[in-house]
Amino acid sequence: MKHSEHRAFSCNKGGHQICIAEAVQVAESLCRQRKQRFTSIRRRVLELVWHQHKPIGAYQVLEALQQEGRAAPPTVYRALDFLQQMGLVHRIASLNAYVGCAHPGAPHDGQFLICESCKALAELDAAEISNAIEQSADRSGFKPHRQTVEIMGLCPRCR
Amino acid sequence: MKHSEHRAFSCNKGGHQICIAEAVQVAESLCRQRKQRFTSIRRRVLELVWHQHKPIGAYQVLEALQQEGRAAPPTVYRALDFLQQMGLVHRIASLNAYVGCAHPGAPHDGQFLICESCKALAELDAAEISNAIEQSADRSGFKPHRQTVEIMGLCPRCR
DNA sequence: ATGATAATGTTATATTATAACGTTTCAATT
DNA sequence: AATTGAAACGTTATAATATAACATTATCAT
Ligand SMILES: [Zn+2]
Ligand SMILES: [Zn+2]
Ligand SMILES: [Zn+2]
Ligand SMILES: [Zn+2]
Repeated sequence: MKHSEHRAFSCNKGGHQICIAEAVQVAESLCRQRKQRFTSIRRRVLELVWHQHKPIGAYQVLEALQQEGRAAPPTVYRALDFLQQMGLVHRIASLNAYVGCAHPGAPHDGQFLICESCKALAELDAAEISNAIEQSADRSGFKPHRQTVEIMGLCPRCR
Repeated sequence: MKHSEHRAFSCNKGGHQICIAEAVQVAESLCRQRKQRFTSIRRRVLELVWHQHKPIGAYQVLEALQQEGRAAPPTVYRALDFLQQMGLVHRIASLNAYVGCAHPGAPHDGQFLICESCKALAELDAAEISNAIEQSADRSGFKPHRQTVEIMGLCPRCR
């Protein structure tokens, strides 16, 4: 089991640098496979997104970049868009924020548990939920294509 | 069965004024029960939200209000906030837009099917989905409190 | 009528995101 | 190595969504 395949909410005690390193490695590998350029900006944005197991806002990323040189919003949004398209980052619609994908490789939507107290986030890919959605949608004659599932509540540490 | 208790996506063929009228009646009744003021602005915003079975943006509501007199963003956002708190309107996070609640009475989160083609929206309150979420969350030691479930896809008419 | 509370008006500003266009970088081909 | 076409990036401006702060008005309970 790779470090990045940890269970939800299990990486809150530090030693987190390895998450970042792994995310970057996986990203490099995937981009090479798909003949996409993993530029230094894209790498840096991915690192910043992974810097915490919490969603981060685009303008927080921007601030961090600006510590290291000039940067403007499009720089950040372009990198985030790229990383999303590569399935390396998810956007959390209910927070207008971004988080590293816990299961990169194949693009997917995922489901997110977000702690209202400490803001920690865990990504699920629960077939149980997707199936329930699929079946309920079917019953309405609706053909699902993309799902946004964001659950606010209390994480194990805060409940 | 009241008109507002129609099945998902079944009210697309006009005769929709009755939805608005019913939504207003229910709102009046609920506000009276709860000793909240159903002011003319709140009523007008609710009507505008119900004017289509599609999510509407806050600034679209604002434009409509401005046809009828002066209005500024806070007016709209206050009314929308009130209507949300009363469980009469839902905010669709993935669209930054608002839609009338199909099952007003008790506050709830609901689940939304949104057509990517015609933008029609249907609200579900599927225990099947909520249960799947509840169980998956439990397995992570997470205590769910509020859910955002927004499914993009194709409605029966567009698929 | 009086005072307290809630709602609204008004102005300004914060926050999130994209448009438009010129320049640079990079890799493939010659 | 030079050419060149596409992709990425820099830069400026602006769009779109949402809230802060404070003055004014309406409503309700006494
Ligand atoms: Zn993921
Ligand atoms: Zn927590
Ligand atoms: Zn509802
Ligand atoms: Zn449709």
